Amino acid sequence: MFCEHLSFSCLAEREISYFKRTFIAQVLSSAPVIANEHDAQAHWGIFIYQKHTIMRGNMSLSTQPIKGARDFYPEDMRGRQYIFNVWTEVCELFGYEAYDAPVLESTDLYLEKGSQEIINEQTYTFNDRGDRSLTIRTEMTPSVSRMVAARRQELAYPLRLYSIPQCWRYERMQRGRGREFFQLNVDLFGDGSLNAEVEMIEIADTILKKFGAKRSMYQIKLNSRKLVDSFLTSTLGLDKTQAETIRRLIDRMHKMATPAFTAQIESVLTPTQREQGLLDSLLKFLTAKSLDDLPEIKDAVLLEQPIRELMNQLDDLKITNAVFDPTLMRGFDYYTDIAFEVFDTDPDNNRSMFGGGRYDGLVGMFGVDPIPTIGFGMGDITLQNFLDAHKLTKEIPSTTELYLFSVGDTSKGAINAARELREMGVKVAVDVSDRKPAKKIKNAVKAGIRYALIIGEEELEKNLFTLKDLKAGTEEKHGLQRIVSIVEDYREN
RNA sequence: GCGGAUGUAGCUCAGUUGGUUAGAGCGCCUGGUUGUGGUUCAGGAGGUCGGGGGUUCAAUUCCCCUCAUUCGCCCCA
Repeated sequence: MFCEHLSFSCLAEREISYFKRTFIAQVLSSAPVIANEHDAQAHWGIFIYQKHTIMRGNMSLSTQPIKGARDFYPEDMRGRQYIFNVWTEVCELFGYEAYDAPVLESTDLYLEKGSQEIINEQTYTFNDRGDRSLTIRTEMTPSVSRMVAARRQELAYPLRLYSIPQCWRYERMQRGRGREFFQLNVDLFGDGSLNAEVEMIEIADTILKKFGAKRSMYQIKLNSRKLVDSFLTSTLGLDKTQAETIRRLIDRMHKMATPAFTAQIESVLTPTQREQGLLDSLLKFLTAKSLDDLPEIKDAVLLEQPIRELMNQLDDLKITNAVFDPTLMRGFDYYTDIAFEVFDTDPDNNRSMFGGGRYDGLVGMFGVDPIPTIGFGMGDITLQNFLDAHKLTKEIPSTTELYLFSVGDTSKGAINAARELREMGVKVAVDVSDRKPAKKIKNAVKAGIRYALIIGEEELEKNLFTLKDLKAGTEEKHGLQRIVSIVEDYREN
């Protein structure tokens, strides 16, 4: 039969459609036994199925990274590197030192402070070959607390640490949230004074400025966990469970309609408490735009003083976009006092970017004396969204500074010149293939390389090489020394 | 876990009231130019129209299921 004469390989892809008609016509005319259109179609189906099964066997492996994770090609890596560099630079400017910890931690470490639900549903957790339950880190704070607790006595305080760990969370995907991300973690151990708060916020602010952000682009919201807790329990007289429930409600307040919110609050209160008008007091507290708007609070002076002082100090630093917001909760259970969160003011990206706060109790969970601690974390994806929304991204050139290539039969000379340049510290990629010069220049441009150096016979003779500035489009002949200094000038800027 | 949207070339997308060999732009490759890129011209490669099933003489198109992607909700360390 017709199809027996055909091997799949002899069939050009683009001929399939044409071939289909011919195939069916052939089947119809040459095989009287199955001489109807329907059966011929069926034969075609089998034919195609076999072909595709073979194809699938060869190319079933997906080239996509796993869901929620990213590949970093060189152009992506440059952007990532730029962000990391700014983070590193600012942290080190404030005297913070880099550290790292394992990507895998004992699941217990996260169970201590997080809920079982988060572990079950939002982490990558598995048993290793020794049947230990391990979790891929979802954040750095537990790890760094563990490290500090382990050397509680010998570390020098105040201890300033930063790290840029890759973290994994098994999330439902949505804008600005993948399953894998990098997060700058800045932590200051052993300083219980307000100076620590100021320093944290100043670092965060400096980082954003370094990325070119203006103060109008973001807002820093501040709150005190102590103030809220004291208000709920001492002033309103709620019990622990009620306070906990209401705190969670406040956290979600802005996502709910006001009537729904008040109804839920009321359902938490006892009839007596409702009669006492606790709801009104609570609402007055939550809608306060500044400390002066707050209703009467027990020990108000003591509780409000740190926030006032912090606001004043930030004001002195010209950090004018900080505001007090009594509804700021930041879900964490481990925050103990001041918490802050930075919001993007762009209407298209109006969301929380990052935040942090004081968590004095965490180190103490390892059975050593607690250490006053404050820190914040900043994710690379949300930051990237912020930079995109405010058009703060820039084109980042390749780390390769010079694309050196031969023209004509000059490979040896070209390779030697490249070696010489490298000895003088220039980052050189060399191309001695026999592709056309136009092609080589195109490659250099595509790779984002600033300079091309052309080595032909004439150049080798005179020891003067053609240096092409691919960005400016200019071209000059120079000796190697001069070329090195030109590249160095470029590197400075 | 719930809801919406989208799956057609490497990318961004057209298209088909169901009917010859499924298109465009960009990108890629080759050549005009055996020493010069972002210009131009000519040519070329690249498609199981996400997958499976149904209706039909005929489905990329209509119906059902499924998978994937994505946005939102929940959650958010």
